[in-house]
Amino acid sequence: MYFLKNAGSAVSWHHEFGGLFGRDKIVPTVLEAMDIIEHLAAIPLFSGLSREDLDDLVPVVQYKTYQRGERIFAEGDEGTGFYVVISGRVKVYKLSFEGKEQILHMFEPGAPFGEAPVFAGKAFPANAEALEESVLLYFSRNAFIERINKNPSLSLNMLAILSERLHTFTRLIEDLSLKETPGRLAAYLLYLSERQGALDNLELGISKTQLASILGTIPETLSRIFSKMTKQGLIDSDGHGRFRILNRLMLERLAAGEVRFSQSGSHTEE
Amino acid sequence: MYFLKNAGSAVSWHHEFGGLFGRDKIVPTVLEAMDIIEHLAAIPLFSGLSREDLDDLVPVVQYKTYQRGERIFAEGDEGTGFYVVISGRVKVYKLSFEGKEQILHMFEPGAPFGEAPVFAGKAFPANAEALEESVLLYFSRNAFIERINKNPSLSLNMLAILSERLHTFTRLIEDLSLKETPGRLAAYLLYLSERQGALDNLELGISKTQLASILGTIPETLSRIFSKMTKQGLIDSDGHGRFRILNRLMLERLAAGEVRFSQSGSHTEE
DNA sequence: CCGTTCTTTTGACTTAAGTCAAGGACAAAG
DNA sequence: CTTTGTCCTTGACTTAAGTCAAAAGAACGG
Repeated sequence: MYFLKNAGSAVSWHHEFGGLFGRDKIVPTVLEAMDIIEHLAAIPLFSGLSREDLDDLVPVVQYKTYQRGERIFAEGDEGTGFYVVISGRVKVYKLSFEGKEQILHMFEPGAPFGEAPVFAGKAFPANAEALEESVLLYFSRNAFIERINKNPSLSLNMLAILSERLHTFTRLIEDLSLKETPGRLAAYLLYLSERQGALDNLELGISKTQLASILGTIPETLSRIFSKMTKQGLIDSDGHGRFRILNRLMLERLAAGEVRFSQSGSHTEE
Repeated sequence: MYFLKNAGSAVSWHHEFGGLFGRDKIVPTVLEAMDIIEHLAAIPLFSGLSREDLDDLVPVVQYKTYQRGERIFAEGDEGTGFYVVISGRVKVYKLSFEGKEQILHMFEPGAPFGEAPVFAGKAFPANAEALEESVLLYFSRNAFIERINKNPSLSLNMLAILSERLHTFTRLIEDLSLKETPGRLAAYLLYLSERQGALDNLELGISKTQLASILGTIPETLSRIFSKMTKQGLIDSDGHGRFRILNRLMLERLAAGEVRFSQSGSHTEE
């Protein structure tokens, strides 16, 4: 589903960065260069690149670190480069005039973001903010385009990533336009359970407020739907962000829009 | 805005194709090859390519013609290639379980569509249908990827197009999630008036039913909003798809979400 | 010209979801 | 242990927008 961008790499991402490189350090030391290469090699965007190709990228990247809640870029900022998450988590979102937030994407280690303006030559169309302390790699526009010119496999990787993202946006549009909120929540829960592999157990990993913003609704509405799903025996919660799917079939029918929530359910009415 | 994809080319696209090439013709004759090249040269995706590069593309393309209402591909079909509109018009859309339609994009001559599955290696995530008799150029996946490998400028063009499309999807998501229907209509009208250049006069060019599907609503709702806008003196209509903007400022404020429709307007109440 | 069909409009009604307000749970900070 | 702030929940209410039904217009083919 569209909700999270996971690198899917088994490589241990969570090194300690403490103090090794400061924010916006430009000239890498030899030690850092080795570190950078290790990071680059584990980024799907660079899969299939030779060791020399990676070496070639080292001088054009910078580490940047952001605190929880710190903004990375704002809508309208000029897109002079893009980022890859090394550690931490980043949300990309839009705000309405009244302040309602719609999360477009959450990015986890290994995932690039902010690339579109690099190729379209436009400003960032949305805002980005670190959800926790995060280390990012920054690639400046011009240097990266140069590398793409020389490396077809790099451009094909990038095309694949943008295509994949278009696909997730398509699903988000479909959900917002054609499904009701309970269906979107059901889809999200099923997606999480699949992604986490742990059969019918799953963990949100984010606050319900954030989840509401991902699903295109507000916390109050989400809360009501959660309690209704629980009452109807579709899911069960430990009260700490962990859930168990009790009626997968019904969740799937909800997610597909086959059933309306008000009518559906195992009628535990009294 | 996100609504229409226009090539922006001044080249006369509307040749007569009558009988010259049948559907799915594969081996081009010399005459057709010249014709193909002429078409290719006017497609933004191929801008900046040398004459030889274009020649090189000729053997991998096919013309296909579709009647009004004919389906080009369906959600779930394998994406073995992509299309470029030569003449006519194509909509790409999603359907809900109950049959409600959301148009993701309308494509006009010069615009490519269906490319994402080519690079992501997935099935088409939506349906495509010709809105009128249309001639398309079909590029098969493998042959095109080969060309990309050899031609960085081609891949950069494609990256720009995908990035641009991501941008339009971002706006669509924003609109669906953060704006109300009157705001979306206002934005669409402003977009049309800008695109058509004719100051405050504009022409829909599509049925209101289609427009409803673009805006993520249904014809009844759209109709009510149109009549309300007219009553409030924001717009004026000739009843045949042509409109005049009477209060641009208010439309802009509606589109930005600064004002709610129910409260706004030049209070022509009685 | 007439009947069929599609599009658009309008009215009466229902419903999903947002707003506003209050209170409870929980965690971090003093 | 109390205070403070954030997150979550719940209730009462409002509102935007969808449903259903009917009818008027416009478009099309014979």
